Amino acid sequence: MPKRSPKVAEKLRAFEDCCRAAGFPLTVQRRVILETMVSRDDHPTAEQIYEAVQERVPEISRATVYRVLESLVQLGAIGRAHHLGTAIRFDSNTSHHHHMVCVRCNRVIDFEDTRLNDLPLPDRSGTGFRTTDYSIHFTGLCAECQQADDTPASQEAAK
Amino acid sequence: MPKRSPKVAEKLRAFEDCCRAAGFPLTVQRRVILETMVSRDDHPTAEQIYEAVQERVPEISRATVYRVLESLVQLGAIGRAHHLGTAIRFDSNTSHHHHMVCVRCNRVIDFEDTRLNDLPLPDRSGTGFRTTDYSIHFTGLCAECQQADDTPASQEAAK
DNA sequence: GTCTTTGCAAATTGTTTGCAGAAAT
DNA sequence: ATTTCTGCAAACAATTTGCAAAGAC
Repeated sequence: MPKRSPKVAEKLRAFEDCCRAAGFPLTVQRRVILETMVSRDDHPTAEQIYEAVQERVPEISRATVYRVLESLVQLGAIGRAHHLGTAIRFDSNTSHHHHMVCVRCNRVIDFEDTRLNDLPLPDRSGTGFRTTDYSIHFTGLCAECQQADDTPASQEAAK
Repeated sequence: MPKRSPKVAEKLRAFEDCCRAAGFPLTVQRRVILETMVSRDDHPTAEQIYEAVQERVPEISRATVYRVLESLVQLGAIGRAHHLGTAIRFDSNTSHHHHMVCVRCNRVIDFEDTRLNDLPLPDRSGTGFRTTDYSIHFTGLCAECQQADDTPASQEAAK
């Protein structure tokens, strides 16, 4: 029986409300996976969550972990560390620039703005991390995906 | 025979110098893959490069595409759109924050700084992209990986 | 001639799906 | 009772590796 920090307990309670509001049945798998996620801040992979959760729910399957993590993202209870899809994306632009990332179609568009050139970097003394560069991911919807949202057909599908 | 823009031609020439300097044999596969990368700005996957390159080098194999793309990254001729590794990483922190990403071990550490809270967003009128949020990836080396660089063993390996 | 790269095929790793039984409301 | 979820197994997708032959220098 893991000791829950007040913060974790609060997140879990909020999640239960959220599930009820969305009509999602509350399963032990969902609870345990969310609790595992919320009690760590190391941006784990699905496999890492699977391993951690197995200690408390040994019969759980990988498929469930993948499905639950996805539903937690849908519910807004957790996020993804990036939105570029499952394949590595290469970039021919080697100069300092940023990206607009469509969260629907994973399209990536280069973006540059000199006002973004001298942001304050993380202080190395805190974490020991030595920053050499940075790149901003602006997330949102590309023109095409916005248009798709506005067509009657998808209004139908989205209702 | 595709027409090369002056910019592409220049990149190719610089790449040849770079290969010679690094002692990398110049193969047609490397040339064609780099030229394909440099002539597009859509952040393609290895598979997309494979398909594109096949039109000019039909016998090419996927493994070569993967290997060449990797070596182009090593040489600095291209980059990756992110540095989080091949598996999806989930994030329990749902508030506005940023990430320090170690390019060696893919560790991700949360970072927050109120000075980064109101950056200028991409202008929607230009590309039609509607930005809803953003997150900065600070890339560099975490404390542990810096230390690994400083040990005699790796000095040896890196010479 | 020597050393690295390439192509092929097979192995890994990461993710998704179909379906019958189990659990939640 | 109804609806959604879970576990299993198999499919699929993305990436990596071993090895013999081919190519670059």
